[in-house]
Amino acid sequence: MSQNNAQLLKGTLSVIILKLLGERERMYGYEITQKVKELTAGEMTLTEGALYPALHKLEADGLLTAETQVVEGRARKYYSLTKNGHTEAAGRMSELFAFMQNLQTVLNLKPAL
Amino acid sequence: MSQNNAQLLKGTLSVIILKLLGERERMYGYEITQKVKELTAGEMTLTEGALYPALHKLEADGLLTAETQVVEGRARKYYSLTKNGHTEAAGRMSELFAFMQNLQTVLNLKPAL
DNA sequence: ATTAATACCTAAATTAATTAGGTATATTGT
DNA sequence: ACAATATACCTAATTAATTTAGGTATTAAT
Repeated sequence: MSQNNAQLLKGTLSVIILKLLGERERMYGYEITQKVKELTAGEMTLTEGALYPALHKLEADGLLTAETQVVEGRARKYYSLTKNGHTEAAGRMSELFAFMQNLQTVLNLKPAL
Repeated sequence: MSQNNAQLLKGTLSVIILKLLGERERMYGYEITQKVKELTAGEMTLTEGALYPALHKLEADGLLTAETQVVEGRARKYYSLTKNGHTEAAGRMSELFAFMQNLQTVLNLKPAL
């Protein structure tokens, strides 16, 4: 995803998708890549080869629903969180937060609890 | 590694090893697993199937040196950072820090830069 | 006309980590 | 004495996420 931090992002992609969608009505894939790029001033880049399969998996798992719509001659596939998706988004965010706290402790970036 | 956050840890294992060794003269594998468990009150657990191959790779990459020593009848393999290891440890920590900053921004955990 | 941007997609290969073993010694409990 | 737990190392097969490297198609810009 990003240039060198590539593998740090492993495991965070689905959380990013769920969280971004949790804050908006709906988004389409390409929009997600642009939003992440914009928010990080180009430092974090989602690859399409990772993003689209991840979206399809979240949809298959019942966390997202999709509807295709043609805008300005191009087909966009809009995704939204399902009810389960909202629940799961919150749960995944808590887990990620707890993980980051632990990581910061181990890496001595903040005092031990 | 941890129970559910398992895949969040992907990509962070080698940074954890380098950072822990950067703060100490030397450590052996089992000691690293115990130190991480201790620091996180058991919330983060390194599996041996991930740890030992990671140590071997870091050694093969010239970032660690190892020497085996028998203590209380058991063989311990102590690892230390090489000069390159110290440099790399610092670089990887910067990358991880930058990544975590970006992740926090994307996940709306802190105001955008 | 060509290139860049928008917008979707997939299949093969890579890679990290899990799972599930294995060996061996020391300590603790029964 | 025996079993279980803790210490301490290891690896091979499998799984799963991502990269790499394509593909299609439309619109906008040069």
